[in-house]
Amino acid sequence: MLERIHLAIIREVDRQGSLTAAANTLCLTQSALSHSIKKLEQQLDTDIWLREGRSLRPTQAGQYLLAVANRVLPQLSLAEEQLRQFAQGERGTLRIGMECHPCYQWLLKVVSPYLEAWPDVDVDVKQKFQFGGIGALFGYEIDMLVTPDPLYKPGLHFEPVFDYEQVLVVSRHHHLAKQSYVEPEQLSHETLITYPVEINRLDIYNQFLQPAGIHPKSHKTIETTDIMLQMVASNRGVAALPRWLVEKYAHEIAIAPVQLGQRGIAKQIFLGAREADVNIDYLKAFFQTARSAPF
Amino acid sequence: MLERIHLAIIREVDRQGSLTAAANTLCLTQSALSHSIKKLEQQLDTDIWLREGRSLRPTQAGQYLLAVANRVLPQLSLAEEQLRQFAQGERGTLRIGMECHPCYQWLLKVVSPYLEAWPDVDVDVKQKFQFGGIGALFGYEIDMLVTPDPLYKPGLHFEPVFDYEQVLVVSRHHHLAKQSYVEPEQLSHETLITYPVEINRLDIYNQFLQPAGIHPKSHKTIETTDIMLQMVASNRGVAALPRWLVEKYAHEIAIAPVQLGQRGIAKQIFLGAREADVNIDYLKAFFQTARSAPF
DNA sequence: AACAATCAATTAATTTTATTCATACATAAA
DNA sequence: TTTATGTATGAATAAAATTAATTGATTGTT
Repeated sequence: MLERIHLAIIREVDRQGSLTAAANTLCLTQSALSHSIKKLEQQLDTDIWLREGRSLRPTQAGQYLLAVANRVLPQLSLAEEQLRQFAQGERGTLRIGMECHPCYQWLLKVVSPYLEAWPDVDVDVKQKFQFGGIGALFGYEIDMLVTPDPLYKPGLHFEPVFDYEQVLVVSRHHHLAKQSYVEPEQLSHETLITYPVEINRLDIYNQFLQPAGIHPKSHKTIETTDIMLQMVASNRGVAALPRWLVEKYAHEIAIAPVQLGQRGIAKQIFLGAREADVNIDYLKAFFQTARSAPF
Repeated sequence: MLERIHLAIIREVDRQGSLTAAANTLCLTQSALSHSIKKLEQQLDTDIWLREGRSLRPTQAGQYLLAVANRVLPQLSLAEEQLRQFAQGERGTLRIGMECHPCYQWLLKVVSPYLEAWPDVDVDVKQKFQFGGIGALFGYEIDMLVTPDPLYKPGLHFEPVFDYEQVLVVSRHHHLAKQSYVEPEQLSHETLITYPVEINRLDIYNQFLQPAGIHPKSHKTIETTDIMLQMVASNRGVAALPRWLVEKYAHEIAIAPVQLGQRGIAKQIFLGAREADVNIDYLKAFFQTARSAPF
């Protein structure tokens, strides 16, 4: 039978490079691991490593088991962690994933009243997922997803929690700053500064520039909002961000929001979770807190 | 440590209703299970069942562990099965999921040349998923999904494999049978027969009737294609199906296809898989076989 | 109310399994 | 060569899981 220890050994040998090193981190002897795996190999009737000299190279079966280990072991650790929290009377950890940069600013405002209302629930925020936010939900990496891009599929529950307007941000001294709105053409001589994501995922691109067939003069990417806004303020380029975010910073930094197009660009942020979980009280409460967030 | 046996016991007690019965199916004694779980409870410092008289009712922790068991145990069994197949020189089993009724007819035509080309790969077709096709892909229930409804998300790879036209099917003696196409209004006095799925997922509804604000006189659902066509032939109603499917049956059953609207309804079937898997040779080959299918 | 049947818990004995120790063997580097 | 470092193996040992036998509790039946 394939046991947890086998997966642990396989994962650790992959990480450490040798049985001996793996044995140390697992607090066992090299001999113990060798015996364990040998027995498993006999049961499965297939080798897990090719023994080349004194190094171990995983066979096809070994590679497959490594993938299984990397997938399954975290699920078991998570289960133990959850149970530990149950035992201590805590409610658990709400693991929130985020797929968009402005979501982070919004989330901060929601998390703080939530933590007050639910003192025995911890909140953990993750931003990188191997298989994207949806995959992270399905794979139990996270329990909740904040995204501009919902997915109405069986097994998942999404609801909009926050409407905002995406606007152009320019320096307060920029010639566009006084206009009530900009047309796509007016950006063809501007430098566009965005977060480092696929260009197709940027609203200003696929909802504004792309339909008009316009390209900005150049395109720079910057990780952090603060630096991005500093760049905009010093007239190195223009950016597209939520209006509320721009207004929040406008006191400190010399920037101004400008509506994108005659109608503006309306956006929504959605909160999603596994359908099976939406009745867990502390999760349900997060939806409520999110809906009644102060915006 | 939470071990496989613990999860197996918890799942089996849930299924069988008692420790004694679970012990039998697990080929152990009731005492063994009792000891195992008791030890686990001590380690986790939480009860798994409430002992009420002589019956066991899962606690919150128990319910949580049951969910973990139902999720994790199949992954381990699958891994063992895969390894067994590796060991025997077989390539494995390609587990294909399907989300649409006409896909099945199409799939049959693809599977047969594939099985010939890959004699050491088995194909298994599943049609019901707890969390939908996407969830089944992410949850390793299936390796490949046939769907009219692709999802371009990180972690998944989709490609179109088959274009077809969705047409109205009527009895050969029906007054619409001679028309070159039908307008939505002409269906307002017809009985519409469909597969038993959500009405919003039906193309004839959301792409044809809905936009025109038309409702059919009545709506019946039928599971099987053959019976559905028999019903249509005997003038009990009209249906919407792929043109190629209608033409295939038209020799045996007195039915006729009619184009939906002036432009017709164009449809595509997509094949999807986990990105991590698309380089597995026998999986890649299925994509190729599918693309070059005889349509 | 008494009785049999059913089920889980417990203790002690036993069996099985995992682990270590000591050592052999193989390889790469000095 | 020699040395250092790695894995494999057999026998001994420690640890663990499992069983057998029994108790106590509960449920259903007569």
